[in-house]
Amino acid sequence: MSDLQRTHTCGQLRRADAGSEVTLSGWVDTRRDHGGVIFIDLRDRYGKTQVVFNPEHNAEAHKEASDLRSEYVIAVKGKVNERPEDMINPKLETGEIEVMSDKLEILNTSETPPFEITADTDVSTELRLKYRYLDLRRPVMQKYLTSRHRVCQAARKYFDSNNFIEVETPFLTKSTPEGARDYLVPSRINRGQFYALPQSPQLFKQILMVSGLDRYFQIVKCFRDEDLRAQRQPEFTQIDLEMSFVREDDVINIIEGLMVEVFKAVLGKEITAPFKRLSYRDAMSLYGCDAPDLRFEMTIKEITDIAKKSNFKVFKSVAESGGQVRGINATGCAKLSRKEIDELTTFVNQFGAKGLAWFKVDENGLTSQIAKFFNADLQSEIIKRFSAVPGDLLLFVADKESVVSQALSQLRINIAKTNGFINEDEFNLSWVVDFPLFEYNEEMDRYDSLHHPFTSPHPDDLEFLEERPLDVRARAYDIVLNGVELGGGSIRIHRQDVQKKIFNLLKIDEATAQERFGFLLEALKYGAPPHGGIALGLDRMVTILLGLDDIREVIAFPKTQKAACLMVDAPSDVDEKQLKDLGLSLQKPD
RNA sequence: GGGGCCGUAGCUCAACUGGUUAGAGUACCAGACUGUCGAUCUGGAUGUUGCGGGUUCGAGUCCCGUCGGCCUCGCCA
Repeated sequence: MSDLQRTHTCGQLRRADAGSEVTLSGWVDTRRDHGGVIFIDLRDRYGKTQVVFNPEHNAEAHKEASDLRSEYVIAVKGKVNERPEDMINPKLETGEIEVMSDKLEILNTSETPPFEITADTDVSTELRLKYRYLDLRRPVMQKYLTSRHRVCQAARKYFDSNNFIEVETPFLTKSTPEGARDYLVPSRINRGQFYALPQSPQLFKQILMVSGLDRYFQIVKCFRDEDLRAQRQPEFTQIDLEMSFVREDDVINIIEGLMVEVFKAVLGKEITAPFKRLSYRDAMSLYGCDAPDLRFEMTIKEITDIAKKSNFKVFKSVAESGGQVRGINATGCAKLSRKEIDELTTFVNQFGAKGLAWFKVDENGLTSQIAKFFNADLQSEIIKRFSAVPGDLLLFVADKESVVSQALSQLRINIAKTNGFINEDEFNLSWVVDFPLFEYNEEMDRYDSLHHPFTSPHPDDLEFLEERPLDVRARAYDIVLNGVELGGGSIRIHRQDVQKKIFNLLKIDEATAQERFGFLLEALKYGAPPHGGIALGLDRMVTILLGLDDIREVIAFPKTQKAACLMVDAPSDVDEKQLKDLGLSLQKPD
């Protein structure tokens, strides 16, 4: 047991504490040994405080302090000294004082860490994840985790004050093969059978509405066995909620209120609701995607009509065979070199675009290798459509709609980022609404749910559900923050007959529906109230609030791109006995 | 499953077209120094160039394979 018990944290002491006797505990951040006097910056979660060991003040403590090294854990007792004016360190919150040590206790030593805890030099992800406990010791990481905590606390407080109750739903649950790939967990008691980890608590929260819980929320882990990205981890956290007797606007209002509280709690920022709403159709046509970044304009415009009248074969043939020609005005980008435009072409290639056509705008009109295929009238029509002025660069993709949209959407962001069109301090929240209920799956020759099969169709569109399914709107909504889908939800189907109709259209037969969702269909028979909800990606939210672009920064123990945890070395082999208990055997690798 | 980038001292990086004993900063160790706060000064130690193979008189550099990290397309209802 230590004799010294801390009385204050390392971020606490101020000028007013001068003269008092204190004990601090923490990690040795830096050591400055002047031969005579030794300075130690002592660090804990709350800050740093300078501790002084002076041989004239206390010879024994000074002698012991010469053994101190980085990351030693110590307790120090001493008197708080007010620093003379010229020795104040304005970089430290505690910079007006220091602790003159009378007694030092080394609670633990430390090997030299594999990277410097205090340094802001970049360390490889690999090393950071292997020694995550050291990485998390860095103040910046503690700030990130604290912000995440603030979001969760703000959410819990807000939901509680709005009559929501937090209910836990199971992690060991049933596999639902549609959607993302499931993480499976073998059952020992029921050999040969498997649980699945939930991709989301979707069906449970609907069931809770049938139970009459009225308003549910949960901050909950979800699991999807898909390939990783900077914005995607195999286990991630959702702020999940569901409400009874509501329409779209009720859910939207609740979330807008939540976001106001979250911004206040984490950034001290007042944001204004309601947020802008955009239809799916407009989002796709103006921005080429359903989660547009609205911090800058550069909207997409269509020139398929002009392309038809031109002599440019590539455009003409695409336009005449049902494809489209659309483009953006990269304002002020006519200065781009041929090489830079070539790089943009390579960039759109990866989204399936076969090429990138361009015009530079100058005082005389359009300049480009393909300008000769467009007569003066067509050229001025193009200039007019894009409100182009000399110095602008017009970029076009001709292909089928999905390719054009994706390529231009990505190109738009790429150009905005590289040319500084984005105000990085801005937070732009918006809703995308009026999603189609279905999309056509060419491969399988059937319709698939865009959202999920429990999404309610728009009541006005029910009459042509069977004749024109692609025109049916869903009562779904996505919330978008700075071009990232923060979350999505919908009003659900609460009537069994409608649910059956939807399964029919999705070509999910009666037996399959019963086997997979029988419990929900059954529940809908017993007085299910109208209900709807939404789920928000917590990790993404915190990442964006902090101005970061890697979701791993706000997750304490994230996985690498190969879905491994380098710290604990998971996944790993298991004992033969464990497999035997489960009735499993491994296939020999090919 | 496809495409791309990367792996050199504890860490971050350098090493021209293949060419002598693989360097720098920082961290680390030792000594000096009583007011620093990125302390300073002097000195020192530190390498399976991820791993395996190949080409070559000679490989950190070229080729093949493999492992690992990152980005991305597909995938992610």
